[in-house]
Amino acid sequence: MSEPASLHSRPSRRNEIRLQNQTLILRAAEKVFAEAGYGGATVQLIADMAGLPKANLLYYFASKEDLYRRVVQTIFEIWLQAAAAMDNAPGPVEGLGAYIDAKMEISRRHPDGSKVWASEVMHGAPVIQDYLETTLRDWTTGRAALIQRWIDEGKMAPVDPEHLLYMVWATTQHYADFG
Amino acid sequence: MSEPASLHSRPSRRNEIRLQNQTLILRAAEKVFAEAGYGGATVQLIADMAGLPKANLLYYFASKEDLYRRVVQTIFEIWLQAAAAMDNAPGPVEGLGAYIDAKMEISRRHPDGSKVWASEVMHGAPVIQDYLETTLRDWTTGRAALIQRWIDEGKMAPVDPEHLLYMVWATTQHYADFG
DNA sequence: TCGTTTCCTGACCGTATGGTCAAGCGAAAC
DNA sequence: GTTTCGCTTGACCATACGGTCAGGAAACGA
Repeated sequence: MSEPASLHSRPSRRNEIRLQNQTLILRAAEKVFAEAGYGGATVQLIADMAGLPKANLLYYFASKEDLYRRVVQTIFEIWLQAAAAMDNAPGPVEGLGAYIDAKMEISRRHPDGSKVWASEVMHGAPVIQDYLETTLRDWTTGRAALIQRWIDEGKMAPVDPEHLLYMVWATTQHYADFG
Repeated sequence: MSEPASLHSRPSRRNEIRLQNQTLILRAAEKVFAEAGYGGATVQLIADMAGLPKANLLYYFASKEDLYRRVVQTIFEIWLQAAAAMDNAPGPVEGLGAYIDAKMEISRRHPDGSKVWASEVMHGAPVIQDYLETTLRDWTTGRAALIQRWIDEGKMAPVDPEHLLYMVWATTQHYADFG
């Protein structure tokens, strides 16, 4: 208990270095996982890309899988945040427009993370199944209901809401992945 | 030159076994590559799935990469064949409809191959770059021209043909990959 | 039947992998 | 100044990997 009164993380040199290295590693990991997939990526490769010795990565992250989980989780949270863009929109044009814009923006700013996420989902989400089956499902059904409301109010053409969401997701995702 | 007169492959037990094992291996490889990616797949895993000893795989296929290349090439040829469904159609409804049907049919019949193909393309097609930059590009520009013609003839709404193709591709592919 | 060709496979090899560890280092707390 | 404590890393380890090989078994043509 040698903490000073404040509970906030002091930027005390130590924590600073810690945070700096962690993000450096995560960024490198994101890139390597995106390019090589989970199986193809090696800790050594990530270490080289980060410019650190391998043992140092494993000081900050317990294992390759741990590192991967963090990468996926991070991009998922970013995506979920931006997905809120669809809420509070008066109609489909603004709502879907905002959503698509947000999604494209993520793809542009985090192309590697986007790729990793797509790969993860494509392979049945072995690492983050729980997220998929709860958070993501809730989000989808909620948004589908919103679209259905817009249709009922005559604000847009009557289409299957889930299919529409699916198409938007697929197309934006592809723009991210395949450039 | 102890061949009999016929140049046809004789179904002489030998060839029969050869072919049978090759397709057995290819099917297993397709599945494993789809599930684990190229890096994550191991020759041992494929062998187990095929119910053959590892050394036997490497008797038929020179290397893991060779095996992978065959899998990708096979699905690509199937896809290219079905893509011809769009030709010779009088208008967009029949043409695009046939193309989508064909693509969905492939996804249904070859879900694993479809996944492998998507992964391959997503990662910049390291194995089949030449195909992508020639055959596939030709196909795309050709079909885009066809769609443009339909638009000029007033048979469909004026949209960017490449974008339309892209959207169709993305959506059908996603239906294949993510169920 | 015999010789030849193809198929099959257990044992093996060099290498690369994920992960550990102990010893060293430097900034901060006392 | 000394102790403390988190950071750093080269060396190391067990395992798993892709691939080879020698030699036996099976199918074939004569």
